[in-house]
Amino acid sequence: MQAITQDSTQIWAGFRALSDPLRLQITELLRSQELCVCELCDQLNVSQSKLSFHLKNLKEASLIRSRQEGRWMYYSLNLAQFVILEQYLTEYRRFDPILPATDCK
Amino acid sequence: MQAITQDSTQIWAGFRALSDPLRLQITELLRSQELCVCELCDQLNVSQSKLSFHLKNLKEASLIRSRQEGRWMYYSLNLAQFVILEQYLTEYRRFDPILPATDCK
DNA sequence: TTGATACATCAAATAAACTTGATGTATGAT
DNA sequence: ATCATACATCAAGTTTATTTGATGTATCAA
Repeated sequence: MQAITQDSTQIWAGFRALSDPLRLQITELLRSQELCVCELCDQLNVSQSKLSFHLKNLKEASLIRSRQEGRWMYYSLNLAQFVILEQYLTEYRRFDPILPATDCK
Repeated sequence: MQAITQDSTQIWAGFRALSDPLRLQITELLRSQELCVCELCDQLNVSQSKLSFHLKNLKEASLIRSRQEGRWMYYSLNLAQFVILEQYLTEYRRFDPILPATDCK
């Protein structure tokens, strides 16, 4: 069996961060550009504290970054982390699990 | 903004299924071959009902399939679903979010 | 037909994630 | 200095996920 070399926590934590519809909407909005919290609030029509919770969640998984400018906080994607998850999934394709099961006993 | 065409539920449900260390271990074991529940139990050293719970979870996300043979239940990956998630992530790379933020206000 | 094995499912308990409304902090405008 | 804005954080309540041990079901062997 070939080892998957990524730190496994990084992987499942990344997937966990992407496992929520609102957070997915956030990352989709950030695909095209950096946005500040108030703009995300507007576009997603959710409360500010709720949004803050989910942004923190994504940030802890390294999927987004933040940058402060005056009183605004701009969020953007951290593409590198998306690539790590993508590559983790790519590994699955390298095996063709056509091998028959070894007989169970 | 370009739409992401996948049914979004399928996506976040897939990520949710992969967002747990044990479930990730399961899929990693299944990468190389089909396995029955008892073998997974042995290799992962977890209780059978716990394993059953997590297998169900993965199956509901279409990430694995099952096949009965006598009293054994063999589980294997459903690669197609992995590819769907992988491609979803690939989309992120198509945007280079170098666009400056539109001024907030 | 009895008993053992392989597995699923269930109910109860626990733990983790999420939401809400309120409060705190920094910034910038007046 | 004072006030409003943009955001983070917190505590309490709610919802969802997970674990555990027990029970149920089908299959196979004797």
